[in-house]
Amino acid sequence: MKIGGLAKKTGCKVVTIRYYEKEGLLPEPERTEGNYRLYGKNDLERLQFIMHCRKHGLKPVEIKKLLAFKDHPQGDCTWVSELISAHIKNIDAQIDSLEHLKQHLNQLRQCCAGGHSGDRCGIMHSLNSLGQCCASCARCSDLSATPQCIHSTGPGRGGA
Amino acid sequence: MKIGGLAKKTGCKVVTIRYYEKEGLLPEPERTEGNYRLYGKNDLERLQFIMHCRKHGLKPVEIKKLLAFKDHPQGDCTWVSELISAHIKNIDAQIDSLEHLKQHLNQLRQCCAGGHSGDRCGIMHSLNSLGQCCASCARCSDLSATPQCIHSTGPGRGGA
DNA sequence: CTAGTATCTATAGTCACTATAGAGTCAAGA
DNA sequence: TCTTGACTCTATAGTGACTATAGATACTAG
Repeated sequence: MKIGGLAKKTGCKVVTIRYYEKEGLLPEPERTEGNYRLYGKNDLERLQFIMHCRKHGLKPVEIKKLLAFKDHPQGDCTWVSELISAHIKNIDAQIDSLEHLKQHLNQLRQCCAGGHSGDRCGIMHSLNSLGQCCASCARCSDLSATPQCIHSTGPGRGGA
Repeated sequence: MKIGGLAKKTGCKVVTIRYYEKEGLLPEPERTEGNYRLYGKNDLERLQFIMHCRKHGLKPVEIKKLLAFKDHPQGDCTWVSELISAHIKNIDAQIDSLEHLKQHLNQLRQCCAGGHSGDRCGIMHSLNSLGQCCASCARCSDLSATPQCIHSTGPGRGGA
């Protein structure tokens, strides 16, 4: 199976497959005489494992560790469930942070329903001064806190 | 006020201030004889506006529009509240996506409590096959769906 | 033989910064 | 005056997880 076939079977883009190879997640495959990559059942399964991990939000570096464990399954697997637990904690924190943000955005939206000029817009004023919306919130009044993880449109990098 | 003073007053890093200038969010300030940047009250306010927007998860390109509107507040501000509304929708989708992910991670965690070798670890098996954890979920069984927005540690880019 | 598709490598771009290198400026103390 | 150290300057590269592009080569169908 050539790279296009593997891409079609898994739904992973061709470039991404090559990227995973470069990053060491996928092994360097055999080549045809014309230097085309050749994949087999093992590669397919490995890529699916990787994609499944990615769907769970695991990062390539974590996936690498899991793959190494998969290749050499000696020793205790307790760290795996710990990894997942840590990950859940991380997600919880993200959700919490987004909920908080949403609350403030809702308050912000209520500052103006539109129909004014810029200097009479309650939202603009609120953005100016941290005024009605955030002054009472310790978490929000610290401007130096790092911003949220926001992407252009839709959730994640392109919608779920 | 030099750049360090502005940084201290706002909690924004010096490099970030220069970055905002390069991106056109902050105007090029006056300079001292020794070529140091000199800031005034206007710059302070503008930077605070920017930081407040960032805290609300607005992206530089959106902030640029808001700043332009702030500079020339003619016309109707309705688009501002629409921008915030769209943003809230976006956040909602992200939260939804993360909740979904969390649910699956919880299921995944239940596949193994540790204490096994790798080839007997339920989590590893589940990652292999989409097995018990995800097979019944249409949303999850599509491997090609784009992954979530996950950062290394803590929420956002470094904690809330 | 030709046209079109698939693949190859290498490199640069994305975003919102962050980090580094190497040089210049300035204020305070010896 | 000299030195020390803090601050600032510019320019460039790095981050993560890909994505996009350019230009070359390989294969397939007609």
